[in-house]
Amino acid sequence: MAARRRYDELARQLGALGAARRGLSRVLPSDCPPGAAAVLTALDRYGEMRMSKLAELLAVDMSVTSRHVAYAVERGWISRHPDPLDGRCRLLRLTGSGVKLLVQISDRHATALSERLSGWSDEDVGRLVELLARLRAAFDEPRPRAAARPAGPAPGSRTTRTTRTTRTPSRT
Amino acid sequence: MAARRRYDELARQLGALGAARRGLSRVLPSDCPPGAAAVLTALDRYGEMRMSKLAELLAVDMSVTSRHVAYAVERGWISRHPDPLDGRCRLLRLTGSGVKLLVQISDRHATALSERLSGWSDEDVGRLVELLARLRAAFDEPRPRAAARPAGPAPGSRTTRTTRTTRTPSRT
DNA sequence: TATTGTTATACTCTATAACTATA
DNA sequence: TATAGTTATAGAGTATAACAATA
Repeated sequence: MAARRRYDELARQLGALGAARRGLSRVLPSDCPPGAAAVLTALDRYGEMRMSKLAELLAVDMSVTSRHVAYAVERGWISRHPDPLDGRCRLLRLTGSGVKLLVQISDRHATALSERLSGWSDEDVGRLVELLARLRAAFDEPRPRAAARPAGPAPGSRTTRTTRTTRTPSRT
Repeated sequence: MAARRRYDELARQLGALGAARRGLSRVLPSDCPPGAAAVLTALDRYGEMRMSKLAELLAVDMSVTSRHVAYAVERGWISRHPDPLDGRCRLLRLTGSGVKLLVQISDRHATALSERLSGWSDEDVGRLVELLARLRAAFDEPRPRAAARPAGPAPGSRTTRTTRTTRTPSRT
């Protein structure tokens, strides 16, 4: 548990992080927006997967993922295959062209970051990466919901909108 | 200087940070978008200032700042005053209403973060804040431009677009 | 009837460029 | 002529909702 002041600072720093993110986006190939790059990176790291899984990894709604994927498919960076186990699903796979693009992206990221973080030690970067990963994980989980019943939630109590990012709940 | 692999990871974590940022945005009052909140926070922290200074602090183009500010002025959260030293400038100041809103924002941020980061020590949060601040600073400075002449740049050599974020260079 | 994925629409943030008013 | 700030326009990311195909 941290002090109130710390949380304020963290919120501020997170909000102000846009500049760094944009700075990094600027080094991407001009036909590869950050969203597409994220798709490629996830497929490279975790291998072939379905749309729903990808949306979960990227922590954005599936409709968003669908658009990024469609874009990458148009460019020939990834391919879509029917899932033999379920006709509704599509399996996504990096193409050779996609792998080549990823190498280029990695090069540019490394160049940009090594310029920007020239004064940082390897340990500094490592610590930041680790903390960011933990932060991300903390926000990936469904809202913790300030405990009340230590046991599971009362069966059927869905008062709190458990923001699921893979699918927008339709209120039909 | 960190390893190539580290930079890849950092780039990935930064890209994936959107979810955490959105998560935090969601707790803001519904009529206060993140951009407006950033304006209020900066004014609270650094006091009365001009548009140009604010744009620099937020690290976004002044046109963007202008819109956020206009929105906050409409809501009565900040006020604009003529600068006695320069008739072109406008001094921005938090209003009482703005201060009250900031308290509310701070409350909600602290609540959300303490829920999410319940397992974190105060030191963990502190280290993350510190590293994020350093990261931000690294991207605030104009591009370092992989050294060539150790002395200053040749007078008149403006080949590299020194991405200034306060003002978009018009190519008239 | 429920689920996977797509598409249409709208909102927010952002940069670019043109415009004004002061200097 | 140059600078501070505004506004109009366009591009990217995202969520919501409605829809198609399959289970």
